[in-house]
Amino acid sequence: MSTVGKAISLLELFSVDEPELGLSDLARRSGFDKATTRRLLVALAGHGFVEQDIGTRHYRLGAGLSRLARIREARFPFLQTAVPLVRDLAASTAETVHLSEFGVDRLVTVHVEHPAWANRVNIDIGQLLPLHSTASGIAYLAFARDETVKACLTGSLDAFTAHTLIEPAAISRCMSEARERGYSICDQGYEEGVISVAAAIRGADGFALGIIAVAAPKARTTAAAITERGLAVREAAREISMRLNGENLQILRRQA
Amino acid sequence: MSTVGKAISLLELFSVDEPELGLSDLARRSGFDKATTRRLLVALAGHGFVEQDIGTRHYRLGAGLSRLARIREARFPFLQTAVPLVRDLAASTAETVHLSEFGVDRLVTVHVEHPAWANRVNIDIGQLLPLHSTASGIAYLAFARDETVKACLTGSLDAFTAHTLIEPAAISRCMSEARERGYSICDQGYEEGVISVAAAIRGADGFALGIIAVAAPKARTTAAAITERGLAVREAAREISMRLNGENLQILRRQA
DNA sequence: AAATAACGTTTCAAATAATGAACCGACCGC
DNA sequence: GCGGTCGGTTCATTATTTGAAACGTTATTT
Repeated sequence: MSTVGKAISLLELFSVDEPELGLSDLARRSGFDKATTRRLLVALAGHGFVEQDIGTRHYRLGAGLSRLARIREARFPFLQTAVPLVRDLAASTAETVHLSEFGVDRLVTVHVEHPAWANRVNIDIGQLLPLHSTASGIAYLAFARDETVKACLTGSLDAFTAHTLIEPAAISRCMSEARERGYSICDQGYEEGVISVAAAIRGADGFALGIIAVAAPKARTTAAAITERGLAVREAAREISMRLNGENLQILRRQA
Repeated sequence: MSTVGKAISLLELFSVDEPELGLSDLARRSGFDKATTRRLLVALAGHGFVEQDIGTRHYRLGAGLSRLARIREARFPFLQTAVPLVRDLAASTAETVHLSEFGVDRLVTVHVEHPAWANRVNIDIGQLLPLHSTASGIAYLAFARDETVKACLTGSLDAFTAHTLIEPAAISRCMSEARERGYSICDQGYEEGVISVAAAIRGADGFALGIIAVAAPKARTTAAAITERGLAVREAAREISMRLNGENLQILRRQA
């Protein structure tokens, strides 16, 4: 692995649940030597990608990341545009709604709204979702470039539950249905007892940029609720796409 | 420079004004060889820190950065908490209001609200501000750790305009005034014709975490307006600090 | 209170990964 | 068709990264 890759994989050890980690801990989890880990952290800290707590000496993600993320967001206001509609959808469905972007080969969860229920589907910001076994993933693939779809369906696919579809043909069928319907459904494909619907947020070129999804405990979800939520999530995705493409038409056209 | 540092300095070439850059361009600006630049970009792309436009082959900042920034923000909801108050302040002052965090040795602008005026102070998200010659910097230093202050005042300080204070003693005086007053004033210390007031957002330990500032063209700014804005920005900073420390008291205490 | 374990940090010879000049094919404007 | 620029690739040379060991400090255990 390249040195840069190592440094980034250190950053990826941080999560919402564990936002601060010590040197030895980072070394242990990354598998790098303590000295190596430290040198990487010092390099990262030199550019504000990590900060070190003065008291505990633990490391945490730094302001430099916020800076770059905001620069990205200024060019392409995905979060800014989508979050209000995610909120609305969370309010109207009273279930967990999450927003994801595509990154490398998975979906990256960038925003989540949780309902007040005690029994709810819990998703953390930053969580990575596989493409083939989540409603979000299927909705993305339904409007993704052929290369992306092919890259996803080649190689063996993990089965997370007994319900996970792992045959390319079955997944393709799901994608077609999602494309026609305007939203995808995934019944316990990633976690037992969770049922989700999702719809793709699309650019001016027609390809998916991100995903909005509603996830709920299957126990309290009727078939009628699924349809209702599906239509709502489809509508929300359409609205977000419209707002994005309306305001930034020229930029998005350039990408096409 | 470490390889990691080189990779990050590539990321830092992107800005709000130039959010997409080609390989040769990046190589030229960074001073690295084209082959080196590309290897670094490939490593970054492998983790979603940059993406490549399929059409133009240009690179842009990637979703992986948004992910990490959101994880950071989940732990320490600086933006989330502060942005509404930045908006309010922008509305009531009708001038540019910006929010910054401390990173490495400078301030990192993470949010900006611009007024409707054509003649206004323009600040981009991601812009880096020096500590010694901006209202924001002085307000930060006024409540920073001694090491930080010392590190800033040692070595030669750049004079950006004829008004820039560069003698440590004069800067210390500014800091003291800011500490007593509750807000700092910087009269054309960074750019000719711009006058700013700023106040520190502080953690439970009393040290500055970030800064909120109002910047305006000096031409239309009266002494009375400065005082009024100073009090408003002080109040906004106090409110943000309170909200941050109220909700996350246990976390912030731990840092103390 | 002493012993011990764990932590962050530094060092330096050995190992490995980064480097860059040259090269390739593709594309663009002339 | 031609010169220029682009993104991308190659490979011997070179410089950077690496990790075991050791140090001083700080918690934890005995």
